[in-house]
Amino acid sequence: MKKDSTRAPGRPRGFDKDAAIDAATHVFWRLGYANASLDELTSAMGLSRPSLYSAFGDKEGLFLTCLDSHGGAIAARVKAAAESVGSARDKLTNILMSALKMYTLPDPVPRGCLFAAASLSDVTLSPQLREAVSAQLGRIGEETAKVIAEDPPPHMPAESAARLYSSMLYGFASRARLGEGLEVLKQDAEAMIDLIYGPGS
Amino acid sequence: MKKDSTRAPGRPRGFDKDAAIDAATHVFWRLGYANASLDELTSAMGLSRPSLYSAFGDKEGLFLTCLDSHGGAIAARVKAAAESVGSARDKLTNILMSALKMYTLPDPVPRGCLFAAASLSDVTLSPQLREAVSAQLGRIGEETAKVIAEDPPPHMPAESAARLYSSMLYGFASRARLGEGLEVLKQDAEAMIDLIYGPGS
DNA sequence: CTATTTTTGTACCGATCGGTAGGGTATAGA
DNA sequence: TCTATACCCTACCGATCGGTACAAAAATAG
Repeated sequence: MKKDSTRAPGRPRGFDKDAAIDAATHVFWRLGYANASLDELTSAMGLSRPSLYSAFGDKEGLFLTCLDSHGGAIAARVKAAAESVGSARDKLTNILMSALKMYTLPDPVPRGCLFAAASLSDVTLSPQLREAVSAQLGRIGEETAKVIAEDPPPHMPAESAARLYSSMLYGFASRARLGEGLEVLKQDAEAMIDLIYGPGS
Repeated sequence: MKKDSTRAPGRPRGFDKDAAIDAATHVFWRLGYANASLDELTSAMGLSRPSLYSAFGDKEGLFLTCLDSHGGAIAARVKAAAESVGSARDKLTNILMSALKMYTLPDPVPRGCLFAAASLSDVTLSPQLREAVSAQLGRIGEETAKVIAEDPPPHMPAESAARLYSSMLYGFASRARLGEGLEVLKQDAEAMIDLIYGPGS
């Protein structure tokens, strides 16, 4: 991508692209891909349909952009937690709690996980979509797998633990979406950490 | 419900209602609620739109009927496993493997779990829908909770184990939908049983 | 047979969907 | 100021959506 530097021939864009992506991400997150209409999207993003088309090419293109942005943000958060000080167990707990908070944000209803929702419903619409969702999930999974691998749990291979951990996150996201409260989810998350690493402090 | 016995005033119905429900369930399962169009549904069910409307009242009514039918079938399967002979651990393993097989049926793509998909996406469309999905999941969860409660795992309360078990099923369903193979899921399922009940045979 | 009741098939409704054409508007360079 | 370029707004397109009106068809009751 070329840097703008001083060049900007033509009328400048009247909206912030990253902010628009964030707004669109929240709409997709709340409604899912298929149920998010262009009217709802443009209204939330603060731009008109042709502007959206010109900037992102397509509804699916916009969604792919959002998936990449959201996946990048989450992967960065996980990576930051991975590089902090503390035991692997503490890091995993931090990541888990951070995820649970995200799942249970009222907006106005708990939102669960964007990727989990997309993977379960909209993925049948296009192979490209499925690949994109898988790629983002893999990206996040790799970061958590690294954390687990640096201090493998006692009773099982690190890869199994990482997959179980990811599976559990899907489950928590689903339950959050159905209205399960943050407190119960936290208890269950701690119980799972105890299972993997043995009874803790 | 009154038995027909010899009475049937008017033209008789030209399709089998239960078979139609099954066919509709498979369409919803594959495409999700929102993405299942009436054309696709009527085509799979082998009846016309007015017949569908007359028999089920509504697209949402049809979906609710399918949810109830599917939930009943699964709950019955779980209950049968629960009443069979063997340890609680063996029963849980059987239930898990049966679920995994269902999640990975090619039809033509892995289907995951109808309730998990509905809970993550279509649930925002109507409060009634969310309640129905929650009710069916609760119904199934109760049966598995009974199995766990009859032989509580060593390291945690039975309720926590039951919730973790359910959460894990969501995760497996999601991963199956994304294309994860049955073998890997089976390994992970056994690893989870080992975690809950301790290393097994 | 006729009358009545229920289902079925065709053809259609208004609403909404994603996507776009065309003209007006704001900036940069000359 | 004049031209070129890129963006924004209004209004619209065809397609598809869920849902229905209406009449022909198929059964029972008399």
